[in-house]
Amino acid sequence: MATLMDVAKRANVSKMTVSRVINHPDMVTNELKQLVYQAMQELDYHPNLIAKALVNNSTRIVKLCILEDIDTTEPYYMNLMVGIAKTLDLHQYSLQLVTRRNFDIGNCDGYIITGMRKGDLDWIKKLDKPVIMFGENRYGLDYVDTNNKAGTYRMAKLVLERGYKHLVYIGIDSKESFEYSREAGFIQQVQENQMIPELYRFENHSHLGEEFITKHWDEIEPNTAFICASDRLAMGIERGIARCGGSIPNDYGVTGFDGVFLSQVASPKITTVKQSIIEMGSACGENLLDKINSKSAQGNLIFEPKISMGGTLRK
Amino acid sequence: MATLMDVAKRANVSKMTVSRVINHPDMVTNELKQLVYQAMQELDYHPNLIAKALVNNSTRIVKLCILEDIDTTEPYYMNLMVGIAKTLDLHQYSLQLVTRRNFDIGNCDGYIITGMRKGDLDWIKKLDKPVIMFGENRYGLDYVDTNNKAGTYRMAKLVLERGYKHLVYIGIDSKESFEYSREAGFIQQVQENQMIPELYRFENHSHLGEEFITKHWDEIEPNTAFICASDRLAMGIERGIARCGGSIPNDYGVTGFDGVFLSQVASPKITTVKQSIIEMGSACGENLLDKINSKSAQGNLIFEPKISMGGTLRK
DNA sequence: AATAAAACTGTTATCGGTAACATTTATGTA
DNA sequence: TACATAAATGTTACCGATAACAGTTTTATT
Repeated sequence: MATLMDVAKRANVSKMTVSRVINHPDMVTNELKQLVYQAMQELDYHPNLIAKALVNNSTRIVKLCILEDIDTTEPYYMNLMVGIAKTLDLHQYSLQLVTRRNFDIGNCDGYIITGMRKGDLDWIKKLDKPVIMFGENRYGLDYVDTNNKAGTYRMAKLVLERGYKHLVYIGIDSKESFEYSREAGFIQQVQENQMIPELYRFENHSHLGEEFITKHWDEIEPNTAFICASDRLAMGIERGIARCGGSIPNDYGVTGFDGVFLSQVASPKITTVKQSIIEMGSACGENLLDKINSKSAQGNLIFEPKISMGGTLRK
Repeated sequence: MATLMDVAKRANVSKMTVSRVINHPDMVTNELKQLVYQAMQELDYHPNLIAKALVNNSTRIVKLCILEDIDTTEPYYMNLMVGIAKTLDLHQYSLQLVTRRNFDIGNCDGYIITGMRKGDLDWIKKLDKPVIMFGENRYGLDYVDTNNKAGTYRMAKLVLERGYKHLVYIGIDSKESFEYSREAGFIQQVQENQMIPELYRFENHSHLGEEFITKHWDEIEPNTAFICASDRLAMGIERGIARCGGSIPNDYGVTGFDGVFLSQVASPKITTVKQSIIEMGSACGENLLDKINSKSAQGNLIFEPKISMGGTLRK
């Protein structure tokens, strides 16, 4: 690999001039700049980022902290990582995946944190490197997320347009911000239509949705649609209805939230609020790098979700 | 952060002695070693890996190249990454996730490659850094994988023990090595029982399994078990049977392969050949690091799969 | 006790860059 | 023309570690 020195020699200038051409090009005459550019090209010069990191006292590492239990986690984290990695690679940063346990091993230049709980607020606020959260929070930490409220709000609207007369919300039984937002979107849409909201909450497991349906099947009238807070729950609801002999989408509608993987393998495919996780991951990375290089960059980035059409709502 | 120099001063020795205590402790007297250890502890010294990397001309980065299209990929890659990251973190290496496109951006010390196709052999052989493949191959590249053949062999055996009289193998329609191995395991078990193997192959999508069942339902006798090459296909088969009114596990058995995510969300849960991907990922990382530090380490690492009991086989 | 060999510790140069200061060259003004 | 000032380039020291060599102390041998 060619070094600064090699380029300098070939261009007949000092190392410093080459360094300047790269970092402060306006301080070098065009004449020399040309020489240097040419030498760089001829030698296929690429700066050594390790050396750079040493002088800057940086690591070029960004840690992605997944605070939830990864074993049981939704596959969408994969997409998140791909999105983040894409951006970081572009800027020659690398991504280190850490969990609660190995969180503080090794240094880094910044953090992306997801799956935070209330108790984590303390140590997160104490971090002395830039941080961005993935997933909305109400503690004032900058975050990237889908517009959760708009997602359920619009989905509920669509469901009504398709003629379903009863709407039931199946939520996730957790106190996280995103869940409140999704509920709020549903409630607002329902109330705007002079209906009374009906909500249930379960842990995020498909079989709980399935059980709910089979247990209460005789109380569930046809023409009901279930707006679920996750594809997992939607999948369970769908299966429950199928098992009880209900007809989807004619008599019953089901919608999910996520659109990463499960909605695709269900049958029929689930109509869902699709988050573009890869894109959000990229934005997350971009935002963090801006912070690291102290280009302002603060506040939240909120992505508008799209509705992905499956076969669980009638035309 | 304390540096070598700080430690040296406090211990009243030279930088070099401190460095030796860390890297060649047998060249230093116990007396000095004690002093240095104490100083290191008092100052909470951690070596600066960037500086180390600079002298060693290394990057402390390992690239994970996922050559398949990640968007549509199985969630088990997530587990793979977690496993790899776990090991790498322990050794203070970091993982860079790359795809076909951004493959050669930036330097690294070694590669873990998965999802390789035949056409990739050329450039992979040309890489000048240690490489380990995830997933078996027959080109002589070192790999880590599950014992695919043993997986289906043992699963077929179990199915026979449970009294199913007809075995049907549902494979993945691809020319990859792992698929051949899984087929071979099935065929061997069946032949050992003087039965004639029956195989079908589809692309790895659940709905194709479902279609197959619904189309051929009247030809399928009760007491048949389907040994599938993936949980995805198994899920489709299961759904097809349910839709046609067949009873699982009493009249029909279904088994999968993977055991990472889908087998859990299916209903009933799929009895499947479970690969411990996290563990395999760790081994993959360990192996690569050994290669990087040229501690021999060659050959393949083959993990024995376990059968994970779900509800798709009768007792 | 004198001297060679072995064991230990310190000094210097280096990895590939960059900041701060020093020097040279160009430009403007009286 | 002389001198102050600005602009362009070069020198040196440093980031935090390590290898290679130099110097010192200890131990062994005669």
